[in-house]
Amino acid sequence: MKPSNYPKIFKALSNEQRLKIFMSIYEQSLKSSKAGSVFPAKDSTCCVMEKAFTKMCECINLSRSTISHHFKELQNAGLIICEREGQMYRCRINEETVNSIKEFLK
Amino acid sequence: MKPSNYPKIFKALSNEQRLKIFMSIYEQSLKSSKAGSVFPAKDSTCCVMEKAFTKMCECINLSRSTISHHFKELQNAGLIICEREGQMYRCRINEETVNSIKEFLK
DNA sequence: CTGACTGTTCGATTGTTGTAGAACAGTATG
DNA sequence: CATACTGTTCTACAACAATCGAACAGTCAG
Repeated sequence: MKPSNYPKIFKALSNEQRLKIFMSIYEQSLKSSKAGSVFPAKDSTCCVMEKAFTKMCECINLSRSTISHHFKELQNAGLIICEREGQMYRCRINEETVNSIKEFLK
Repeated sequence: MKPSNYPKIFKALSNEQRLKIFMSIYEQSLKSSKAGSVFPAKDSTCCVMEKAFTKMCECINLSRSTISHHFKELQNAGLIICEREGQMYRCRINEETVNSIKEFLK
């Protein structure tokens, strides 16, 4: 990871809502080591992660378009990797970037 | 450290220039464990840290007022602690905040 | 094929940030 | 006490970010 990427990463995490979204995905990805199961069955335990965009709106109180925007920012910073497959929205943490955060100040 | 402080911390580090300033102070404070010696003698090795505000301008090419502003932001985020004592500008890392950064994603 | 859902893109609006310069206040030094 | 430095504060402005609603395109159940 180039040091020049840190500002970009921190900028992505500097917005409260975006940090919430990221943390949801991060925590979910800790629970399920299997990649791609971040938005899994309908009866998951996590308030945010059990629902995709539209339902996430109810939780963090933002419009769908805003949430879409935040997801794009997170992807842009290399923090998450998302892909749509039909109606399924697959989304996972980018381990490489997470590791470089852990390396920061080490 | 309350989780609510993370956005603030990351925002402070999301600006490239501000991150440079912070890293200079951080690295300097690793070298000299003695607090308060961040801007020490005139012949220190570190380009940025051997000089205070005005000379720092030459290194990172910003005006004094802008650098002052960035220092304030860093202080505001709890990342550094600064105090003036006559013409001496003492500045050190806030260990507590640094630790909470290290705790992030742990 | 229609209707009801996805998430996305666009445009507008409002708020925030990064920056410089001028005017300032404190402090050494001659 | 001038003058030449500190860093600070204020003001202004351009650039950027967060947000929404509307219009959109893909998908799937009936």
